[in-house]
Amino acid sequence: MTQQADAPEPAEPKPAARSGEGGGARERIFRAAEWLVAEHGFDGVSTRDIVARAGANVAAVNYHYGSKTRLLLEIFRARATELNRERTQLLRQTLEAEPDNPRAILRALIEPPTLWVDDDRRIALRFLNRARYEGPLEIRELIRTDVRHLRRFADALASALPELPRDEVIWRLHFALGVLHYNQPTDYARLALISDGACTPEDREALMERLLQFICGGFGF
Amino acid sequence: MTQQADAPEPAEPKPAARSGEGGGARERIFRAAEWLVAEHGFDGVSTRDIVARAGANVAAVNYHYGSKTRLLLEIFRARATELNRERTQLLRQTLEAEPDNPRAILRALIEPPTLWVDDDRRIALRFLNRARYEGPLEIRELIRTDVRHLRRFADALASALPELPRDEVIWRLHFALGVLHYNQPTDYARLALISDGACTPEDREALMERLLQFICGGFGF
DNA sequence: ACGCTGTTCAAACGCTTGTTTCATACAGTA
DNA sequence: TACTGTATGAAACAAGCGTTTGAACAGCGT
Repeated sequence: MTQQADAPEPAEPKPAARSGEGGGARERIFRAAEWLVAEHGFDGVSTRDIVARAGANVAAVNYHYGSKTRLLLEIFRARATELNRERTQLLRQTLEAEPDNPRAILRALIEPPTLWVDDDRRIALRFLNRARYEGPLEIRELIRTDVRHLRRFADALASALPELPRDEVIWRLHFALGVLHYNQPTDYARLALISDGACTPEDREALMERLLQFICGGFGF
Repeated sequence: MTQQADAPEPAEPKPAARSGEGGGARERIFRAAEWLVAEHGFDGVSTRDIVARAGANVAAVNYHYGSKTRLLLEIFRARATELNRERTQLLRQTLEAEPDNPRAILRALIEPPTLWVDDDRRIALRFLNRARYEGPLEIRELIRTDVRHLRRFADALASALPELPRDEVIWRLHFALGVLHYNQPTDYARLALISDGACTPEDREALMERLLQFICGGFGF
């Protein structure tokens, strides 16, 4: 009736689910979409795939989220915020304890995503990593322009490395992110192939140390 | 008539083009597809986009290449072969001149793709980089399994760094590729944003030195 | 002139996509 | 008990996709 060119925006999510499945349809769709995209990629998942896994109707995605893209954007925002909060918190702790230790600063950058691989946020991380390359324009634009969070690390590193020009710090931070992001989605089958099985998926703590050592070396300490 | 479930495979490409456009339709399609994919990504380019840019008919892609995927695969193969040949040649020269200089070996890995950005192979490089993440399954599988070329670099590095265990060499080579691949598709707008304009797209030689320095540092020398 | 061969073309095929429609079922409240 | 806003369902929508068809065309050797 009332032309709903705007967002549907149901006032409240939902008091309780109808069946014992696991949350309301809105939340089930959220999780189904996140899982499917993490598994099959942004371009390998259709609206119908999502609702099938969520046990919902095709119309549910547009009813609850307005569009498929907005659903994906909401997932991205939620997970990215979560990751950034963890990093920022770790960075703050680091700066209080030892503000001039660049290694500790870099560790705050690397640790959260590396350790997420082990727990139930493995899916969330995979989603985030895919978003960088495959995600819809709205998401990629968000990644490109929202750099507040990286700036914090750049600032911390610059003041811990006063002898290094700031642009040099940022170049190396950029390189460090390369190592990190390239390493994230790795399935390690290729690494094992090159190394004849010598490089196998190891303990995440060990991997993080390895990463950190390489990056610190790149920074020059 | 003769059921053509197999490839059409026209015996010879074509003696001459029909108009003064620039090569036969087959070649025009090749270049149009490469350019479009480099520009808009694998999932942002349709068969109709390709033939429109090539000045050909919709059926031409399937006539000349069998399918859209085979066209993309042929482009990938051609460009990847070209890149690998250049790297291998450079590596051979290096190993003859100074076989125990790991920096020179890494340079042979980094230099070709970094310098391609400047000349007309910029498009080819962009295509290759996209293929790694967005390409059809056939291409990504090829990237994953064909590691002969990386093995050569692993071998060279291992023998130049005898004190380093081979699996450690491969881990660091893996990290180095991360820096390289992450850096390739960068449009530098984001870097400029973080650095308030301090980090701008610079001379490619200078960028390569910067890359090389970071990677050598990561390796520990 | 003929047929043969490689190429182009407009049109259509079958399928999937994201989205919409409208009727219905369900709460909670008056 | 009726009313109201929320949620779900089956069905259909228009548009785009990769691919196929069958006819027309050019150039060529015989």
